[in-house]
Amino acid sequence: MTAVAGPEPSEPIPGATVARLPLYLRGLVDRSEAGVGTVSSVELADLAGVNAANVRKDLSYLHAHGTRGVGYEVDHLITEISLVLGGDEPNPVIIVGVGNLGRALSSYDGFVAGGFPVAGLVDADPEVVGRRIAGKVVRPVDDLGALVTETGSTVGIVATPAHAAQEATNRLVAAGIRSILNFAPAVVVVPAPVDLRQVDLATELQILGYHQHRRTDADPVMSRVAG
Amino acid sequence: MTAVAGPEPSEPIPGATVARLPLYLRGLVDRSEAGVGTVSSVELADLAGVNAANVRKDLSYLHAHGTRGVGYEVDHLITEISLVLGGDEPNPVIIVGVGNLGRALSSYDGFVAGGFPVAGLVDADPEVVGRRIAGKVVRPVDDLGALVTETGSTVGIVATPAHAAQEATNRLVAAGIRSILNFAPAVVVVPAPVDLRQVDLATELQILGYHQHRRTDADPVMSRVAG
DNA sequence: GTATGTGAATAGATTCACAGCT
DNA sequence: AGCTGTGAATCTATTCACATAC
Repeated sequence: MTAVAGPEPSEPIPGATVARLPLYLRGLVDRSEAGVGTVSSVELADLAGVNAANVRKDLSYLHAHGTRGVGYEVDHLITEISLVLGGDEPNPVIIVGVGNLGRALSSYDGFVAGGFPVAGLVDADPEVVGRRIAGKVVRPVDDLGALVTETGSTVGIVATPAHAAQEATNRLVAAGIRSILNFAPAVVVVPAPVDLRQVDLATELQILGYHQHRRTDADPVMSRVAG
Repeated sequence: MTAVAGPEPSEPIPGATVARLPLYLRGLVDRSEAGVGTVSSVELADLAGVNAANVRKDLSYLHAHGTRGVGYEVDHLITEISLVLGGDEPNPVIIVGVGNLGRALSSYDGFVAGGFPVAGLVDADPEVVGRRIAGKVVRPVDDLGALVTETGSTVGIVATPAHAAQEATNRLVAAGIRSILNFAPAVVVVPAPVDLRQVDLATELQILGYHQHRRTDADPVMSRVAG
């Protein structure tokens, strides 16, 4: 009855775990560069700022086994996590919208280091099109399809104003992009197979605001002077 | 036995709810400007991209009541949510590190609109100190304490390179800041009463990478051509 | 009829605690 | 002795479903 075939579909990894893998990876790379051969779950937990049991459970989802009494082999673990996070091939990125934020993202070192080189820039404003930013010439939005094909891009970043975010997203989807990171402060919708993540800068501050407000409510003196 | 005193400590609101409040607020402001007087939980859910029951439960934590058969009063709800998210007074922000990202954040419109005006800029690099960015003169890190006092800042943004993030955070804490938003790709630790949030740009892409990888694994044709 | 408010059900994530391996 | 791997317990969050109010 139980039909089995193909090269292991490999059960999905919980979202919370996936979100922590890049943190582990960063910590592991750091340790590897320091010449360390193995890490315990406690050390790795420290590096990533989480609980050790959590680390062990997370790694168990990857079937990345350690050795009891010793820990996890650093380089091996780096390979395993890198593989899970999109293989080894780089994923070129197109940025739509090169205002202040788009320009900053264009030259953000962390992207290329993480395997996401910025391969193309696009903007709707004719004033901006043609300019050279971070070594790339800004192209018109109508070139999106061509640009995706030329560069083999797989990921899109939306860094437009809020009112243009849905349109930018639609164009990325139409161009075949299936992974989108939206920085515009707007809710955008995407068709089913597209994966969308939202990074909302002002919202992050407002969340901090809630706790701040609570703190100062509880202890009014705190609002004025540092302890 | 049950000691009761003071102006209602008001039970804490679940973190997941707090994180959605800014989304509701944005949607509500939009409706208000469109002249709409009431919204249903279904409409608000659409605006925020969440489930309607979720909206209702979230609002119930605020004790923000709607009227059955009608919905929620838009302007009233705006007031309620704004109040929960840090009152009405603006929270001035200090940005530490004015590289590409720090500069972009310095002139990010969403901050001031959300009640978080950028009140000061600080950098460790003497080359950068003294320059004028987004209308503000960049000051040396040693001025942090003075700057916080002068401006009444309550929130700090860390936009330094990874290796300087912990030091920057320490200095903000020492200057009396209790709410910190960290953009540096590094895990930083803070003492207990300080509230820290992390925005990790490269990590967001890597999370997208996981799903992308899974998709293309499952259907190798997808990796090359758009459907 | 329409839409809220909420208890109950479900799902997801974290943490504990300990057996089992090296 | 030390550290992994994991079942069980706990905590948090989401969703359902419906009684209740307008």
